[in-house]
Amino acid sequence: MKTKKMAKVFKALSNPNRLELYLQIVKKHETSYQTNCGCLISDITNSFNIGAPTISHHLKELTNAELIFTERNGKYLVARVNEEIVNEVNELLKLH
Amino acid sequence: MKTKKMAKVFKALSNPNRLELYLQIVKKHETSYQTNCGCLISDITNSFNIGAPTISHHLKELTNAELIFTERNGKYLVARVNEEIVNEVNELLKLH
DNA sequence: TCCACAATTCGATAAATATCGAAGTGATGG
DNA sequence: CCATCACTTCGATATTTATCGAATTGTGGA
Repeated sequence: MKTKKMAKVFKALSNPNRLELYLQIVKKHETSYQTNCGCLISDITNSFNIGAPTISHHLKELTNAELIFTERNGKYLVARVNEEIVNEVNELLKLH
Repeated sequence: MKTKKMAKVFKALSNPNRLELYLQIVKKHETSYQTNCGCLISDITNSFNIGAPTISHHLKELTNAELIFTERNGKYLVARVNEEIVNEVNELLKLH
């Protein structure tokens, strides 16, 4: 049961562009920790050389794997990391 | 550069059967830590309801992602976890 | 009200992948 | 040697997926 969910998380991170996207979201998430303002997707989109539809698709995959939450803020989209599931992944991969 | 390598690792873990296979190898790896005897694949194969060719394919993927090493021991195949790369993955996913 | 911008949806396509059965390889034990 | 066992290779297939361009939706500003 859990394995399937975790496999989905790994699949979400298995595409280089999507992984990079996720890492950017984490980075912004961390730098904006104080303000809790999350991460503007449009900022990120411009730094990737893939089209907006593809970004949108990748975000949906990350959301679907519950790695991130997204929220609309007027014109913009804001992404936040789901820390809980990331911790679960770390737990699964930890070697004892 | 590194992102690509890590994406490959995640891809290796993105299939439920393959993830389960990896986790079994880790488990055996840990229980046999003292003897350093690694993990016999044939033991695992029997507990999966997928064919041997598929197992073989999955092992190649795990090896290709450098998550495991395999080694022939006479008739049998032995698998070991590559702790180094697993630690790298954990480092990448760690939230600060 | 209309325009520009952010993002999504849609439809298409080329590439990758999981899985299978059949056949092949290579070691072990009789 | 020969049969068996563990595993691999091959060829095929159905499914998934990354990506694109075009069209669409929705928001805020002029």
